[in-house]
Order: sequence, then C-alpha cells, then structure tokens
Amino acid sequence: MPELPEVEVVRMGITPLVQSQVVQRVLVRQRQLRWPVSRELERVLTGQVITHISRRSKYLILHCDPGVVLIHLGMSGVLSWLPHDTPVRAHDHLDIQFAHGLLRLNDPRRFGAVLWIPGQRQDPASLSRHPLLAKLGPEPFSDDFTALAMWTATRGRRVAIKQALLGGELVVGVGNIYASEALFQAGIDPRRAVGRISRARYEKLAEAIRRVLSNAIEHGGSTLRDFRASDGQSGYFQIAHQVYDRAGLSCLVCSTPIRHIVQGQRSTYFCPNCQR
DNA sequence: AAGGTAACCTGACTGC
DNA sequence: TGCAGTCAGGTTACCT
Repeated sequence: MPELPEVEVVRMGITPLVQSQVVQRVLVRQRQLRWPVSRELERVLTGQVITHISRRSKYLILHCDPGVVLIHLGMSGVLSWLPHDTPVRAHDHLDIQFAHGLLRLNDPRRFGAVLWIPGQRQDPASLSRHPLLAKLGPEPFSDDFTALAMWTATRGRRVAIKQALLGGELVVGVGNIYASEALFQAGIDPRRAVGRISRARYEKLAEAIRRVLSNAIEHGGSTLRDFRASDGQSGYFQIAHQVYDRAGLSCLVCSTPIRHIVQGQRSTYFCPNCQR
C-alpha cells in the first residue's frame, strides 16, 4: 500500500491511539520479513511507553525510551489498529498490543521490515545515521527540498528523472505511482536525463511533487476518522490518476494516448505530447 | 562514481 | 478447471 502519503496517513491515524500508551505484549508470528525481526523485540518493547510516532521517508518510527521500532510496509504491508479479539488472518506477522487494542502488521509479500534500533537516549541524532536512513534525501515538505538543491545535485548526471525520483536521493517518499503523476503535472518527459532539466523546470517539479503528495494525504485523511474501524487501507486507488495505469487512454489535457514504458523494471506512464 | 539488474515473496489476473 | 506466465504500491546488494 505505501508511498509516503499512505505511511503519513497511517502515522496520523495511529498516533492518537498509541501515543503515551504502554505496550502490554508483543506477538511475532513470522520473523522472516525483509530482515529477520529481532528476537529481542518482545523483551525490550514490552512495558515501554510509546512517546511519539514519527516518519522518515516511508519508514514509520515508534519511539520509546530505550530505542525505536522502525517499520517499513514494503509493497504490500498494512498496519491496522484492531480490537484484541480480531481473528488472525494469513500474513498477520506481528501484533503490538496495548490496553485498548492492537497494532497488527499484515504483509503478504514480506518486503516490509520491523527493526529494533536501541539507543538514541544520549544522542537522538544518531538515528539519522542508521544505515537505512543515512543516505536518504530531503523530505518533500521540508525547507531543504528545493528546486535549487535538485538542480545542483544533478549537474552532469544522465539518469532518467523518473528513476532518480524513485531513488530517494533528490527527494524521499515519491513512489512509482506519484512519480509518474508528478512528472505529468510538471510537463517533464520521464526519460529525460536529470542533468538536462533547467532550474525553472525543477521549480515546477518540486511544486508538482508537493501538490501530488499533499493531495493524496488529504484523500487518505478523509478516511482517518474511520481509522479505528478500518482495515488500515486508505487513499491510494481511490484517487483518480491522470496517467498511472492509463496506457492507451486519452490524455486528460490533450487527448493524445497515454504511453506505457518500463524504466528500471518499473512501469512508467506519460503523455508524449504534454511531457517533453 | 554512476548506472543497470537480480533478488526478496505472495496473490491477482490473463490467456491457452 | 487448471496451469503457466505476467505483473504489482519498494529497496538493497551486487555487478559492470
């Protein structure tokens, strides 16, 4: 389910349910996710207060005194808030139980991850030096995500802009769907080399990325009030895409048929007339 | 250093 | 119906 907006919607949804709550029990049914779930997790997390929940890129971060739990939903992960008596389904790999309910991770493909990272008490900044977080680019809604930064970082490079967006170096949180959507809104051909995009066009791209992501968060946010009852699914395919998965259909702007290509083993959709 | 690609895994769908 | 093939929202690890 997850590009950045979906992860952010989950974060907002579970924060009022979990913040300041004590972990009563941790139940791991399947340790073999992207990386093995630490055998320490149950012991170190039980009895801890979740002080707050943050997000970096597509990672959800549960904070408590002795460390943090880093959760990534991979391609197919869903994190839900459920009543204690909810029957266990296939691929329900992990529960974190609280007094009033539980967080349950369901992930059929098991590309997701649940990692215990101890420490940070003395040095909160050390978390950002963790190998999985250290090389991440700027958050799309932060001040250091600018057209100038993208332009500067890409001089002389030849990688296609679509692949660069997915790479997480120019900006984090833009996944395969929203990369195509943002490039369409910015009028940029997804195959264009990053080094051959002007500062002015990076301005348009930065705006488009922020617009696409915040729109998606708003749509997911509309399901927030039902989060307690929902299965955790939100947003995503409820939003009408302008190009994604529309191969052969008319461009909504100029009626030219939308094209489908493959870049780096991922599908890309674009309008060959609107995007140059 | 940058760029390409194989790999991790299951489920849904398509076509024969 | 069944089976084989293809594709899916992500990211790391490894190769050239």
